[in-house]
Amino acid sequence: MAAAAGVSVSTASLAFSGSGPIADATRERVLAAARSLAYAGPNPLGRQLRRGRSGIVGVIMGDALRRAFRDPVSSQVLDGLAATLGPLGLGVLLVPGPHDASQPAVDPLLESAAMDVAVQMWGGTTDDPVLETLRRRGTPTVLVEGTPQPDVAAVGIDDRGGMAELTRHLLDLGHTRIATVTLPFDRGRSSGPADAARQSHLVWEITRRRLAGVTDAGVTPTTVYETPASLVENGAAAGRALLSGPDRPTAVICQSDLLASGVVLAARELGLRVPQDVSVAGFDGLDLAWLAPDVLTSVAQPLAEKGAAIGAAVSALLEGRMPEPQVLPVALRAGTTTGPAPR
Amino acid sequence: MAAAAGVSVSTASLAFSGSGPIADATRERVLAAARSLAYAGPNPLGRQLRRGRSGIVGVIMGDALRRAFRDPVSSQVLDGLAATLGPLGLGVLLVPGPHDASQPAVDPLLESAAMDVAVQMWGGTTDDPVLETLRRRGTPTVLVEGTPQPDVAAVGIDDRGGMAELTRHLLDLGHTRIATVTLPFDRGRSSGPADAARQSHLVWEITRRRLAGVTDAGVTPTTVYETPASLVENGAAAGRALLSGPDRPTAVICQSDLLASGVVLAARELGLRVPQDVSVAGFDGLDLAWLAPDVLTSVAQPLAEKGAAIGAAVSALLEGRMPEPQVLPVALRAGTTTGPAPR
DNA sequence: CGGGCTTCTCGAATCGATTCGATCCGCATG
DNA sequence: CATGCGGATCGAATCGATTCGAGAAGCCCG
Repeated sequence: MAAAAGVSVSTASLAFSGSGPIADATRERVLAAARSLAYAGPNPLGRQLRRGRSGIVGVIMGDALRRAFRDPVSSQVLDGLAATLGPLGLGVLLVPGPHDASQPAVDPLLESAAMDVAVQMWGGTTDDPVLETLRRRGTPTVLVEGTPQPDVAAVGIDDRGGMAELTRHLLDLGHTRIATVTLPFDRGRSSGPADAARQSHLVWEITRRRLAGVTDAGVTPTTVYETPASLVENGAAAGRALLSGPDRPTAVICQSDLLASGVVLAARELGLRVPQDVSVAGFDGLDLAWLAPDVLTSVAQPLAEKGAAIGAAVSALLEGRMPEPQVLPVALRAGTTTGPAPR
Repeated sequence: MAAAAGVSVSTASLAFSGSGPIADATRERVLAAARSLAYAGPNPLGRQLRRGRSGIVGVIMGDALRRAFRDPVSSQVLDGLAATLGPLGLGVLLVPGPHDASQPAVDPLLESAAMDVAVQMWGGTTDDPVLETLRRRGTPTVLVEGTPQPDVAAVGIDDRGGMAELTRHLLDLGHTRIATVTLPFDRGRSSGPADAARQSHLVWEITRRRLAGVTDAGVTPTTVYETPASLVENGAAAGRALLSGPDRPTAVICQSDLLASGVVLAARELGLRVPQDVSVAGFDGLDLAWLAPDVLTSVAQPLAEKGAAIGAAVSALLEGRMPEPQVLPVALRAGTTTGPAPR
């Protein structure tokens, strides 16, 4: 300890912390000594142990990091979160979520890393091994877009309501044959049309809710097409399958904008005009410049606010309070990719 | 401490660490007691203090997180890095880089967070305030794509050579009027054509090197167009400016694929055919499905390997070794967006 | 039956900062 | 001159795990 330098032990602490009664002259002396000894300031580890706080918020991505980051939704929420946490002196530790089914279900970091609070970015069913682990470790947790649970703080959006509104928008346009392209059902990540049996095994809450929104509006999709991830290429694959078969739907509702843009690309590829031949709608309200000249019809969710809401939940948990579940509003945003149903 | 439960103090440690001489019966007894007391295992903070290691690698994004994540290059490198670090028991702590010029140059986390090693993902000139801070704190650092410095480990790619090769490819196709769209020059983030005076103030190494590659091939760009960030919309803006003026270039070399795809979109928008009317080339070798049917001509860099190389450098630093500077190879990948110069 | 050896368990020190209470000093007041 | 008071500084305990060396118990063999 650099205290040997100037004079004392605990006084040095006062000198650095700034608070507490200390003569200016003494502080100066201590700081000068620290400089000359190339002492870089208090060791964070000591402080953390004493305080019982690490200042770290573990963010468990719902997926391999690579895929998670390719999803602008995660990225923008994460950015909003980091912006809220920064001023609180909290840092974001990335914890990989469930990998491929071959890997262990829980990343070793989740078992051993120091974190004051955890944020689970996706999924999170009741018996989720991730939540299981966090519960065992006693780490307060914020669950984003997951299955509501008593001991876990929740932040989400009104995706069910938004999806219903979007569906009614298409009904108003006269569409009757409506297909839907969904997010993954579970960690298994299969893809293709999902029959009733498969649909009854739908595990991930977010997928289920968005699907329920379509049903709420009174629509039974001609096809429920499951994808292994929310990426443009998965949407394109789904689009090719849906739009090249017989009984082509007149509208395709996608559970994310990336999937929807993939469907638009597939339609272009097949020589179909959007929206004259087929309407396509997404979810998230991303600003996809490269889809020009099309502007996706979508349900916009407030991404930065979502990050901020998560941040607020985190700080509530740090103060020992369990925050109220947050459900942020969404807004239908009509673009150029939906239009009247072809006759 | 849960040691009061079963029997002893230090024995409990042995029971959990698994190593060391301990009777199976005793271990069982301790673990059982831990379970019944809902003790969640050793507190990481204590372990970290004792070990003098936090197990945390701070990754300083060269930009606001939002922008950083919208860049697939950063994301994929980060993913490769996390994959390498995971098995070593190391976690990635996100540290926001320089924000807008209005914000403080250095994030508070950089000053106070516990990290064993830091990775600076971008930029990093000699007098970079980030490196300055890390140096003062004595944190070993890996600099990615930055200005070489004696006390900092370096990982980079041969972007200068790759750019030269790409430029020669265009020369072989008969192009003479070649413009170039660059990454930002500095934190200032201005945009527009950069004259000689402006070019002499180019601060960021990566931009400088890629520009130098063009010159190496013997080409003086008709215009050097500076952008504020490597995003599609910035490329589109640059493309509109370059392609709608008089003396339109016959080829545009972009310092990133996202910029290049923006230029392609701008060309489409202006009714120009790619590559018949104008050739466009990028850098990074991303897989941009949504640009279909075009496939971008680009210089591919090994993103996952780059992440792995950074991980290797990190673990070398943790062992007290200063790793050799790594320069990963790149490869020209011809797509459909470049072709013979129009006559 | 005792010496020597192995195997396990325990105490105590250590990592580094924070914090509470105690002490000490100088100055002012009765 | 003595007492009181306030401000500054210091000691010691504490956070929780790890680790080394010492000691104790049990066992084998002479």
